Amino acid sequence: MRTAKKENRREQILACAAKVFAKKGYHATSISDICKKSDVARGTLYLYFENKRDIFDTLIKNFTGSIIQDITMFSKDEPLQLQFNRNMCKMVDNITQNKDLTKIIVSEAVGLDSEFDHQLILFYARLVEYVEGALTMLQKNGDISAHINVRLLSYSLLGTIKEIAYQWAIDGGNVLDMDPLIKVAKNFKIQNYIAFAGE
Amino acid sequence: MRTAKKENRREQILACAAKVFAKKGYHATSISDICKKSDVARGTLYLYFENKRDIFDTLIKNFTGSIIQDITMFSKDEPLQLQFNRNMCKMVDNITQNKDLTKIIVSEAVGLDSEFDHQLILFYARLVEYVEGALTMLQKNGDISAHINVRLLSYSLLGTIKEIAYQWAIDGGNVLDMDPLIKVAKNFKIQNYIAFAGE
Amino acid sequence: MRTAKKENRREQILACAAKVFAKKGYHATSISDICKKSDVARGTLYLYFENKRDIFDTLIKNFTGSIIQDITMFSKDEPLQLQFNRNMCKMVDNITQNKDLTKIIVSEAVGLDSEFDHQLILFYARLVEYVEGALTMLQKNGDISAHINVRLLSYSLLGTIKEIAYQWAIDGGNVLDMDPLIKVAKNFKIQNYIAFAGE
Amino acid sequence: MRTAKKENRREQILACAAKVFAKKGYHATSISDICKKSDVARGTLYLYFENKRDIFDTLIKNFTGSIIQDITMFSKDEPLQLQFNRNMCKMVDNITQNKDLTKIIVSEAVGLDSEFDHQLILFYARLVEYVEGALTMLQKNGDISAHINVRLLSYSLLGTIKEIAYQWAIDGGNVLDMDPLIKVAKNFKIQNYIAFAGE
DNA sequence: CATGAATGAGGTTTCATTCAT
DNA sequence: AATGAATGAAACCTCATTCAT
Repeated sequence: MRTAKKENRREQILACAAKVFAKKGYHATSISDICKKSDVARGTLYLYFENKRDIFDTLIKNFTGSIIQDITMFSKDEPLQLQFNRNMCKMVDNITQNKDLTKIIVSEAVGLDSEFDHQLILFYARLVEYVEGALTMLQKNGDISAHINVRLLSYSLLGTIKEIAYQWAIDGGNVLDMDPLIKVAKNFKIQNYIAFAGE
Repeated sequence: MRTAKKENRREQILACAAKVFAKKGYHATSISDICKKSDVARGTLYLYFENKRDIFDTLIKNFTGSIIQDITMFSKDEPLQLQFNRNMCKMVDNITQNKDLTKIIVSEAVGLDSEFDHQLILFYARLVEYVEGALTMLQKNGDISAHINVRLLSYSLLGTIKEIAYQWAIDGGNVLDMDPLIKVAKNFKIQNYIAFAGE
Repeated sequence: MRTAKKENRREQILACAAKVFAKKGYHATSISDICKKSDVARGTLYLYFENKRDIFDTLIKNFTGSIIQDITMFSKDEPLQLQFNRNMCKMVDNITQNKDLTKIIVSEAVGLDSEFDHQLILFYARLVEYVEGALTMLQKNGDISAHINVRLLSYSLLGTIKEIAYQWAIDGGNVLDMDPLIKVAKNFKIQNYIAFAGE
Repeated sequence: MRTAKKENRREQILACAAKVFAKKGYHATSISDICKKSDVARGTLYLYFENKRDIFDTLIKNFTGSIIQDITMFSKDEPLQLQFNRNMCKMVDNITQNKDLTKIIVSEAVGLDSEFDHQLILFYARLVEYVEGALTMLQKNGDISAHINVRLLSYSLLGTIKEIAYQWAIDGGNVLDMDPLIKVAKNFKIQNYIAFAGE
């Protein structure tokens, strides 16, 4: 494949690797698999990445990074609820537009202290931090009952999103579509979390 | 002496394997690791299990099996809500009493079509099925608004439990304790899902 | 080769490795080559040695170690010349009885600061140290002219032995035999170094 | 500009290669290393040399060739001793003025039948041949005792020179200087080889 | 029943060499 | 002439599994 343009190579390999990782999982994916899918020789791959781990890390870092970056911090000039919904929409957008990567991050939650966990744990920690911050503000305002355990509620919300994303990502036949989730994200009212599951 | 303990050997290996799998993850765990932890020779291990996968599968099957088995189907002789809460409590019990196994099932959610997914997917499918069944009944009774997407709500509930279990299982320092979750499970009102996060 | 006795395996591998290293040199020798020669599976070799380097190091360390150990330090109870000759004889013995290893240490004198040099340099340094010590004593006694540069003379002697050993070791057809050298070693008179080459 | 310097390119690469080979040894030196040092692209290098081996061979051939060429064959018009000393001086000159190349030829004495040995063995054989020729003449003249094993004496002399050159070449800190050797070479008396090490 | 030495398939990685630009 | 991205053969090493004792 001497014809492909240099600057594309890296992206090409990343895209193919994402597909293979999504399909087979990290461990079951061999460098050979990625090479075949990318139509690239083994040695070529090593020109762009240090090793298999590096490819995976790059994918994860790019994806989680862009999700985190799209989340805007709270400003006082706008209702909190509006900002929250906008951020949720962006995240749902990121997820729906990258099925492969979503599948990877919701499926490769390997054992703690193991290979990649650190990144993922950090990523989820940031999301929780964000949600918890928003909920705490609302609680201070009296919009959320003081009896609510804000930390647990944050986990609940994160778990909800992860689970739906997971079910969607592993759904080979596309039985589950993300439209309802998108609607929910738009109209989501924190104070009425139960409503989340409504249409 | 040794012969009388035959069945013990198997259990011993399983218990040790659970610990190692929980700590290192499936792939990073070698047969050697399990042998060392179990104080058993390599050949011996293969007298009790077909292969590494078999050990893992047995652990998962036992654990998910007992969780499923503890869930009693609905009878008409008792309020649905009561039955639901009892089942949730049993499940939370199972989880809190088996931290290693919990960690494994929430952490090894490898990619679809890969090695172990089938079991886990089936397990979660059954949980969803149960929850969805309950919610549907409630919806028919008019206890839940007809606008609610019951399937999404089920995923939300499952995701919530998984996430909290995950955070608890990977929490090395035991910062997070499960008591709030246990209380919630006992008093959980489906119709007021938001309350779940309260204390 | 499940029949070979455990304790022999290591020695068997070392002996075969010595032959292959002697024939092809370190770099041209692959683990495969050693396995074939030893009639041992690849994995088996790694039960006994960490890697190729470890095998080589072990060989060198054993051989140079035994040469050094056979050299007895000077005592005052015996004429220096006698002790010196005895040590030379032992060394020549060690060399002649281990053609493979001799070939390796005289042929693999790779570039400084590179992989194995340290050991070899240290080994030769010790030999020089020994010789220099003896010569210095003789010089103090007046047996060797004060004009002689003892350090250079030591190198000369070491170089002489190395070169003859080298020529013998690389001599496939055994044209050169070591008997003259053995005789020389026995009758060697330091003060009359020129005589060394006599019969 | 560039075209005029075509021949320079080759020399430039050779000089840089010598440095790298001397520092790292043949095997540890990669084509990349040589390219970096020479500030030349990989493909360019292959315009001037067939392969890595070719570069190395060229270096060795040039150096050993010039040493051999500088040795003048014996004429009857001049005392043998004088001619011998002049030749030794030339050789010592060649050595001292090319530390990199000297280091290479004394350090890369890889195993027989291996890659480059042939050249080196031939080179040393020629030196021995020359020395042996001279000694034999002297022996015929009665200048050297008939009891002397001329072949061994030749090896001894060659080994001496190689060893001193080796110690000098690998001596990073320049503790050992070649001046004594140069003096020795000038005043060297074969019949009094022992004196060689004097100052 | 129990052992653990031996196996070898299968993976990762390197690097001399080529060739389209 | 010069370039350097691409190649792929060949090496290393691991580890689940077997089997003679």
